[in-house]
Amino acid sequence: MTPAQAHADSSSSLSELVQRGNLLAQACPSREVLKHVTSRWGVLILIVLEGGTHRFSELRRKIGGVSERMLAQSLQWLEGDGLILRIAHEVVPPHVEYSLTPLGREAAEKVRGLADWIELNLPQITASARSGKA
Amino acid sequence: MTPAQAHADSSSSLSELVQRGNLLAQACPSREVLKHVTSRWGVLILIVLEGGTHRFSELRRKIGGVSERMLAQSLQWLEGDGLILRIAHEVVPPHVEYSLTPLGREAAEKVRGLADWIELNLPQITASARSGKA
DNA sequence: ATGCAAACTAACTTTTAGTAAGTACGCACA
DNA sequence: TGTGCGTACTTACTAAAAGTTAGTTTGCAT
Repeated sequence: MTPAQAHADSSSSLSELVQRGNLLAQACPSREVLKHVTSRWGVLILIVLEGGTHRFSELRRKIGGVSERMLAQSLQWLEGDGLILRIAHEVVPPHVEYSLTPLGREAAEKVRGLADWIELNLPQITASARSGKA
Repeated sequence: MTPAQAHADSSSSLSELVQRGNLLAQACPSREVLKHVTSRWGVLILIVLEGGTHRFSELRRKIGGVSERMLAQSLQWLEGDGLILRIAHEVVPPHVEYSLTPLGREAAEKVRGLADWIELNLPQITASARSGKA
């Protein structure tokens, strides 16, 4: 049983029930989603797709340093969570388009909020790091 | 040279300069900070510390599933980024207190915003996952 | 005819995360 | 006065994840 299924399962045990909606609990199914959304490439994918539909290779070129393997895997995670829509045109060479679902747009906003905050405050963060003072 | 130092270095190359403030660029120093803040345990640490100062073992007990090794490492990352303040009382047995800096409080807000969104929308997310539709 | 481009997947290597155990000392209990 | 627990770590080892390289199929441009 996947964590997602455990959450939706109506026959879950009391201990599972108690853990629900509580990220601090080890068994909380939200942790899986959090993992996908906050993954190194997941964050960047969401941010790029906020700017509109992209093809696989367009994402690859825009996101510096991502490998095809990790891009494909991250896209599959996010698609599985219902945050990304994948439309494949059955042609050769392949043509696949990725875009955000309404749910994905909401997630992307939150993630971009965090990313923007970091970029805005990087000077202060590095200043703390250099002074050795927290 | 660390990414953070590269950012602060006034003698950086043009290519480095162009990459600044751009998370999509492979060399962007923000990626390091993003990595720490969005790390599996970093997220949870920030959220717990928003509720007030905690000792090492208190964090360990509250955050289900974290090992001592990873907790210590994540705290060091966040401390290095100036988001967390560590105060050690030189006694035996050791007594160390962790709290958020003003910068850390801002980061924690953003992170919690994302976490709250996920917990709130988990039912819809799992519904998408089950229907197999994005 | 040669080579490139698309969107992947499979096999292999390297990096990172997780586990188990060790450390120094003090206190409570017996 | 000995046994064991609690504190905040670090170190050595193992498992899991990420990264790298190479292959796939077919059409189009050279």
